[in-house]
Amino acid sequence: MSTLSTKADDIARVLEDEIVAGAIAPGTVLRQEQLSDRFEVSRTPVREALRRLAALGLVSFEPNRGVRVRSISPAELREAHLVRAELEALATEVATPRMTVADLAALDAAERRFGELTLELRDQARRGAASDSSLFVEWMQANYAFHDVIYAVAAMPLVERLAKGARRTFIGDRVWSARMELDELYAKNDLQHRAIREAMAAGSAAGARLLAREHVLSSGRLIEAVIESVGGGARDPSWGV
Amino acid sequence: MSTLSTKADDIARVLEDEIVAGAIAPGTVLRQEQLSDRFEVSRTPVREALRRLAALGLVSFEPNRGVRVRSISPAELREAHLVRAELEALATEVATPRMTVADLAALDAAERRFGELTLELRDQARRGAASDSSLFVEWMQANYAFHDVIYAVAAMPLVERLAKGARRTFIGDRVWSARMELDELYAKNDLQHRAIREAMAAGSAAGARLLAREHVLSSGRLIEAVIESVGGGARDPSWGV
DNA sequence: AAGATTGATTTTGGATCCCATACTACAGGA
DNA sequence: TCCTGTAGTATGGGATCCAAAATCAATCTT
Repeated sequence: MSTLSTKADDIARVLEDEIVAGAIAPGTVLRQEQLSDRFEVSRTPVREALRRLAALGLVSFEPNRGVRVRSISPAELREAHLVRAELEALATEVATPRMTVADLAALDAAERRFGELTLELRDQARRGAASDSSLFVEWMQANYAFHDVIYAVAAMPLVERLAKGARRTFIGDRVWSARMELDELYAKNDLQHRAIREAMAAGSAAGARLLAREHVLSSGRLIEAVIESVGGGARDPSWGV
Repeated sequence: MSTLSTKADDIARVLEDEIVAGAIAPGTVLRQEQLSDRFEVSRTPVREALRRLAALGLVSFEPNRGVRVRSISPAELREAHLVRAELEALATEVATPRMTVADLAALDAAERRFGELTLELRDQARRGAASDSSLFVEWMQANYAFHDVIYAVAAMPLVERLAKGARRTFIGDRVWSARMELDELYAKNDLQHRAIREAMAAGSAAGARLLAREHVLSSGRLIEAVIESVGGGARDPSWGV
């Protein structure tokens, strides 16, 4: 059979997912040999995969020391949100005149799904159950699904790639479920999403653009606030570059 | 002595420069062995370097076939300019309240240098000399230098990285020197740069933002026009992904 | 003569090996 | 006791080696 993908690519994809999902904590040093016997390959493809992750900014090589999973400083997080706000604004503006009724329906569907998952998550929190990581991930993804519809309609692969790259928040699930008022967060998110949807439905590219921008910025501020309130506690020193 | 950088990184940097500068034509297949004896290393670091370039979107791996330097379709070029316009707008807005007199002077200096190089390039074209690639590259870089000042002041590494990544135009020097009215191009660029500078000097973040955005968009339209007029002639099929 | 087939050459992907560098632990001296 | 130097170990960077896939060429078939 013809190999459609290469080992290095497979490994890179897996590690990428695990890092953005937070399964591998920032600051962790990735040992090549350890990875190589986990994936049952030699160190060669592992290192190529790591190079890819490094280019994506997920890990950093420290020559002769090893590679660490990069953490993200408050400043970086802030900048990432500023960037994402601009990119989403652009995508939303471009997508607006291209939206079909099916697309608008998809936005609604994404929003409903997000609402359902929010309820589930809240119930879980009420029951005091240890937060289920997978449910949390699902919830995050549902939140993103709304924007994914817009990306798809905008048909701007570069924007999509960059924006999704700037999406990773590195926030553990515990942080959220412990501290946030889910209902409040959901309400705000939902209102903003609806406003964006209505603007798009009305064909107002400029309006949708502004709303999208403000939406991302405000969610960025929210995340900053959460991190701030949770406290830099156990925060990292400068694992930079 | 302690190696501050790794071979793979060095090679990646060199190749990256050559590709963005257009020294290596899009569509070219990069032979690993060829590169390895050019850089006098084994294929291992070469492949790691190529992985990095792939992650950056500069080349594409075709399993068991080789790596090609990616070409860029008109649509991609257009999208890249849209993205860059947003990012530069953001950087300019953020930089405006941080500009010192020294920074403003640096903008002027960059502009003057760009003017000088334009004259040189025009003279060269007048003399009918075969266009000197290095001079052209210098000219392009001088054009970018203006924006680099702004990036530096904005202190937004992510924006800088992404914007610079979206900069590559893949336009050979011949195309420009053969077809463009350098003076006209220069005049327009210069006027726009001055407008941006004045807006920043006046402390108008919003104004500078709009001007920066329009500047990038208009230069994007210009490049599209050049490519269009030069003709898709010798245009590439879809070397994509 | 055009197309299919098969064997040789190239080239990639991956594994293994070697050496340089950084970390650790311990010993000895101020 | 604390600092420092040194041997030993772990780990990363790079080179070399091997196997599988693809390309190319010559041959065979129709």
